[in-house]
Amino acid sequence: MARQPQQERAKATVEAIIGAGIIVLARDGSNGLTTRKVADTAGVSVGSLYEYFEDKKAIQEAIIDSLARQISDAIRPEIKNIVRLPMRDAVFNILSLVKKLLEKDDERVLHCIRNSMEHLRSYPFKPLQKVLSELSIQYLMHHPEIATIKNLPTASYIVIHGGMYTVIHHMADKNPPISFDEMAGGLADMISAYTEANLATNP
Amino acid sequence: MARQPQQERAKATVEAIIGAGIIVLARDGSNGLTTRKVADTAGVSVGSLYEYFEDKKAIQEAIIDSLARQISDAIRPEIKNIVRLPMRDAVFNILSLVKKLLEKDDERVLHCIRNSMEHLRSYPFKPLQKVLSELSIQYLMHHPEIATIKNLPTASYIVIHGGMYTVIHHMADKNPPISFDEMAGGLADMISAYTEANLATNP
DNA sequence: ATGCTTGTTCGGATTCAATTCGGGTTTTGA
DNA sequence: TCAAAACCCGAATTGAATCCGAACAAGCAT
Repeated sequence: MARQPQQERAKATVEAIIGAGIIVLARDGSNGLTTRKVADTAGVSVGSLYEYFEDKKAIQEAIIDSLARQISDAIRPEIKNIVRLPMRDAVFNILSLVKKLLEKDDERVLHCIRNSMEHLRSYPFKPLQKVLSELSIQYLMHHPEIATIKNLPTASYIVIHGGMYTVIHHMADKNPPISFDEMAGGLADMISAYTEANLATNP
Repeated sequence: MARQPQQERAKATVEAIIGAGIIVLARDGSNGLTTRKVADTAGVSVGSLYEYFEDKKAIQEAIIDSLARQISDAIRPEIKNIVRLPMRDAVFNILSLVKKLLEKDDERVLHCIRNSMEHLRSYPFKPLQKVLSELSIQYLMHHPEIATIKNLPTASYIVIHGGMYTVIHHMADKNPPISFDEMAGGLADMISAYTEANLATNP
């Protein structure tokens, strides 16, 4: 019944399971992600998986959550630099940062995301959304003039979701019609164009 | 080995399978989409599924393809009206049209899309992309000035993907923080702001 | 330390869905 | 008319997810 790990040993087991899941997912794809392989790779028995995870889907979600957390933890310390930049540069920088993160570790994270695109159910990137919200707030404090934009909540909804999906879709695409930098630049242009258009109307 | 249906009877069988798939997917979700249920609902035997489909994934893809085709077939006749509109209205209208389509038939299409988010992310959604391309070309012919926009391919990539996924994500969200019309309006504003910003630099 | 309780792990047994296969039925076309 | 091709069936196979009860380890009181 998906208990919570209490002893150190058990916490290590959970870590091992998630770590093994990342390895298997990156290597064998989401169809190759079987309970047996995860258990073997983690050095535990299949039954142990079910001590801490309701079912396989829960394991997949924990894997994605772990990856998203890795990314957001890496973004957070950069917030204080990004908020100083003009909008266009801020967007571009953040996207470059994400790209760099996805590519390190032998592109393991990128592979995981590519491989699990299809089988992800709920919105997998809560931690990422969280850090982006934090960033938005910080940015707003450094650039109070953008608070005058009409429908700021709507705009940020679109920017965050549309932007995130565009990036994810682009990274998942084995041979995309445009380069990453083109896409990042385009997104940055579009967002800053909207921002400035809506500031301009301010008397 | 996934033969092609040749006789009328067989074509009807394939239709029945896809139709049943849509019903089951809308009702039971993508986890509830089993070969047995589809076969029963279609009134054929499980073995028959494999006459025309390589495996279950092929059936899922056929279902999505059928849905995408329904939507794109409904959009196509509207193209000639939409191309006359200014950018902002064009985007908003198209989104309203999509919304209307998703909601009819007891929201069956919407349910299917919600239930198969994961496949939608990976599936190219070809028919829809095709009709959007047609629309873009027609629109360009009616508004030749927008051909001067820098990086038109990049811009359309972002608009199509970012827009499509934002809409899908919004529809899939059981209680979204902003209304559909707010989202549609915001997207329309953003796209037209970008368009105009990049036209303005034209001497 | 010793026995007791609870957390943890194991791996075979069970369940369940996808896929296959051999054989029957209908349609085609020569 | 009669083979051959197309079509359809559903029980049997297969393999992965999940469950379960016994064995093992850790914490804790006496």
